Amino acid sequence: MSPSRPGRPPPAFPRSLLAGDSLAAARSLLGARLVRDPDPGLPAGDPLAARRVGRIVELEAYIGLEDRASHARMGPTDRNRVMFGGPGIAYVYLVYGMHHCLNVVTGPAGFAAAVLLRSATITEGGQAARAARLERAIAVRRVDRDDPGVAAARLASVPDTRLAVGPANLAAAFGVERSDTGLDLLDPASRVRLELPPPDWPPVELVATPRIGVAYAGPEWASRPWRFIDRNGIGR
DNA sequence: CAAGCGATTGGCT
DNA sequence: GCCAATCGCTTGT
Repeated sequence: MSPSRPGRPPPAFPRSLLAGDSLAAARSLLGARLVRDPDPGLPAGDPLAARRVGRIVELEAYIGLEDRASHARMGPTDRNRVMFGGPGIAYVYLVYGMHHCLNVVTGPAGFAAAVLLRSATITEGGQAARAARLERAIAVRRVDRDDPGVAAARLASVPDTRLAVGPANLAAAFGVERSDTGLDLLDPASRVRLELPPPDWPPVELVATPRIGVAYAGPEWASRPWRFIDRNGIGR
């Protein structure tokens, strides 16, 4: 997994891969690249002024109105509306009053489905991802920006490859929040976007397990093996 | 309008 | 291993 060089922009992630069957869409996203370009206007010295790239290594599919674990189970609401739209759009929700989680809408327009991105292995821009994690800690844990102390020390000891492990950590590392709902993740002009895996990345080794934290949906839905892990992409 | 709870995380026992 | 943090969404009165 070498950092990409400047030059020809990488091909956009094809919308057709996400527009059909949502389990196939989820599998196609495993091993893909998640990219964030720095916000223009950041001073050159700012740690956030660097590109962040990760390999998606863990995700979960939420499929249809009948999926009792899905946010779409009540039908369209103000929160989940984009899940009913076309594929490739970001759905970001707030959970436990503090954590943002990033989903990719899947399936044809009119069908409510999305993939929750749970973990990525950072391959580029570790320092920027770490700075973004610290920003969330300042907001959520009321860490003092001028004296980040233990929070910064803790983060400093997290290896780059582990900075985006866990859905809320992934969203934090890539600076994604609720207001990013509706963003087209397949548009090469989007600052946060998806790209096909570069040819030099190792192949995905897929493992399927039940989804995490969805016991409320009942055994039938909680036991579906709709969580996918790339055993070959997990960093140490 | 009140109440209950969550597609989580990290700190402490 | 247990539990607090924290607020928006959903449902029920």
